[in-house]
Amino acid sequence: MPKVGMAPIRRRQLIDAAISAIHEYGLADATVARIARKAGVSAGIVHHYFDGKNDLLFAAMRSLLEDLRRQAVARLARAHTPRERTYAIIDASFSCDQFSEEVMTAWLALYGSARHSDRLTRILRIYARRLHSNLTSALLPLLGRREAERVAEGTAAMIDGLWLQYALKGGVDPAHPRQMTRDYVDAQLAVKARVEA
Amino acid sequence: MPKVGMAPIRRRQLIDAAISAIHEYGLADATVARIARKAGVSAGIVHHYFDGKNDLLFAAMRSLLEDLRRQAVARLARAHTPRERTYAIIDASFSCDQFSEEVMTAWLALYGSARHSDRLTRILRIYARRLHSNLTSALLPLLGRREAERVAEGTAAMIDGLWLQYALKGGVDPAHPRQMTRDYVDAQLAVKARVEA
Amino acid sequence: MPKVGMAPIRRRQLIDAAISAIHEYGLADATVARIARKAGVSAGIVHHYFDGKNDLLFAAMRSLLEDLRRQAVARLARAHTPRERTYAIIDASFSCDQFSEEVMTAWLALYGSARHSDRLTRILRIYARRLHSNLTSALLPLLGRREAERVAEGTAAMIDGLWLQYALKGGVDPAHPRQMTRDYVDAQLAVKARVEA
Amino acid sequence: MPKVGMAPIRRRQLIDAAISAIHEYGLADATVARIARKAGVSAGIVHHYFDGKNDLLFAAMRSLLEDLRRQAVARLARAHTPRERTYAIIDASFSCDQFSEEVMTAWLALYGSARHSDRLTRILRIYARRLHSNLTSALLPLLGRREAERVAEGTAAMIDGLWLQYALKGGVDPAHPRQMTRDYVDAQLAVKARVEA
DNA sequence: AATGAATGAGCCTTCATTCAT
DNA sequence: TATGAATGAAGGCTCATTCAT
Repeated sequence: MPKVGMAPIRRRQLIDAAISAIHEYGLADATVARIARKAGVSAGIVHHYFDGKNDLLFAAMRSLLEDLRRQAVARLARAHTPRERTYAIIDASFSCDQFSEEVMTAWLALYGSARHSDRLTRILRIYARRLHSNLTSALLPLLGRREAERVAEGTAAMIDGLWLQYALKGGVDPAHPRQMTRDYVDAQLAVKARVEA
Repeated sequence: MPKVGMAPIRRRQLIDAAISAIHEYGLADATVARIARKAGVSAGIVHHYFDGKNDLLFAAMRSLLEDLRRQAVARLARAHTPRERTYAIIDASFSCDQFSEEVMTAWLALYGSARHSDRLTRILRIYARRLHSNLTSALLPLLGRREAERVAEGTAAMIDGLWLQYALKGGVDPAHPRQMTRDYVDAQLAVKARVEA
Repeated sequence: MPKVGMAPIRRRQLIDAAISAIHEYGLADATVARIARKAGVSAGIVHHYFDGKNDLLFAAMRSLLEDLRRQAVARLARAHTPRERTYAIIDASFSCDQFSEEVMTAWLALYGSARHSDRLTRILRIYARRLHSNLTSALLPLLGRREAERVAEGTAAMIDGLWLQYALKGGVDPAHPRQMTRDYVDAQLAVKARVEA
Repeated sequence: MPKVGMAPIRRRQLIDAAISAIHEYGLADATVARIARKAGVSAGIVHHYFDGKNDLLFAAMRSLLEDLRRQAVARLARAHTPRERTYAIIDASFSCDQFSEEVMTAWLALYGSARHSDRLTRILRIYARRLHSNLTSALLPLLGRREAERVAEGTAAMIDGLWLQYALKGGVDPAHPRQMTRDYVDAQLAVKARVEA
């Protein structure tokens, strides 16, 4: 049976299995055989749906980015004031999804490999640009462009730095880093307000 | 009697070569053969001075931590006021040494592998604890313990986040992230001063 | 569907090749590459069908035991009197199969390695127990249990000792050691008969 | 200090260490480094006193043969009747020295390797010839040459077979196999006596 | 005489990829 | 579409041997 339309399903299965394997064995030991076993398929099938192992891993990494994007989009849709929009972006980065063990491990692996893969570098470039641009957009109604960009940069650093700390320590309640980042934004805005006053 | 005292020299050679190989080929492709070639020795020698490849890589990672510690110690020795001490710690993290391509790549590789190696996890744990404790100590004369810890956590996040951003973008002037972090500390201290005023 | 049922065929091929390689190069130099070449397959395939080189060698040794068992079973099936049964066991040990160069070399290698491998020790334990128990069973109709066990022990020693001598000297007609062992049994039975007379 | 006359001492040290290493690690894993460590010397020294590892191992094997020869000579010197001489040879093979764990392991290793080393084959050839000739000489006063040789062959087989069984089972009281072999000789001589009567 | 640093060859094993079925 | 048998390359590691000291 030709089973039309299996492609997207299989690809998704394999991507999920890849992320799971990266979490369980580490990127270096996430072999095709292990990924395939996790997906419940044979090892050879990877080459039907991807151009080899690297391509699958790349797709998995890209899906991390996409998941994060969806989080941000969904939360931004429910935000109305500039501050809410800023919070929405912060909260997306500290959502439960982003703090799942598997996702954290995969992101860390991505950081660790990016410098030797143009494709992975590009993913992180897009992530950084998008985060910065989202934050700047959200802050622009409250601050001048220069200030907005500066605060956006600081906020992004805060997000990444706190995420990194918590990713390395293991599963912790994401409420704390989220609040820390909000405080940072609030402080920056407060300073600005005072300056303008 | 054969050449005496070669051990520390060879170990240092091999560690440097390992960091260099990680930079050039990536952690996954930093093979013993390549590391040895960079060190100008044969592949077999690695097992005279280290308990295998993993042990060498671990030693290399540990040397990253040690280099950073030395930076901090040296700069703290020249700092006198609390604020200077805080700046010293920040500056250590953004020193030229820490922004060399090889060092950044190796740290990133460390982040990427830590979750699957207890020994590497411990290195990062020590790094995080030390940074936090150094910052807290420096800030304590200016803030209450709670506040000092909070600001230390934020500052550490700022350092890691900015470092991460710049490490992934490639070589950039470290003056900017250093100033960003100083600004963060200044803002936090300013708020505090105002509250107390 | 891929080739089905290859497993037993390949395993047998590899076991035969292993025994052949042990004969040609010695156990110490029976490398995976050489065994694979003899089997006409690639070196990597060994790990599809065995848990590594040691497992293959162990399987080869076990097959020696199994071949000997089959010889004994076949000959016992055609034997009817107690003496014939005793002869059958002796003859199995001195059958042409057991005196092939390859088999002798492999058994010798087994003797030489057994003391450092529990699994190999067990093989030889089984061999010894089986030989002794077969001989005892065959002799029991003719002798009391004690005598039967004593004669069985002597016969087994005779078999092993003669086999060893001839295995080390190289290919010789097995008729002679066979007859020597039969003579031993006959003598023991004759003594017994006289005692009872 | 030139330390004249160290050669025989060092050679003996190394030979003993080799036998001990064979016992502890097995012939395949008796590396030069391990042997040297057991001898309390450096690894390189082996090549001062032997033509490499193989030569040392060969010397160790030869020393086994020599030890056995000394046992036989000593016991024969105290034997006076033909039967006593025959017993002496048997007893030498089952002396405590020959049943030490280290010696048994080394002999087994010798059996296992002989087929791929002419030098080792020669050692075993000498052993077999010497045993056979000693036994024949001892028996000649009691039997015709043909009979003497036949009984010598049987006795040698008995010795080797029983030794093998006990070497593989682990340390057992050597009194039993010794008695078994004596019984064999006694039976053979008794038969002969009766025939002649 | 003796050391142990250093080499280089070789081995076992793993693994991504291919391919016949 | 899917399997898993099979390959071949490569890597980590061991080890006998050499050699400067």
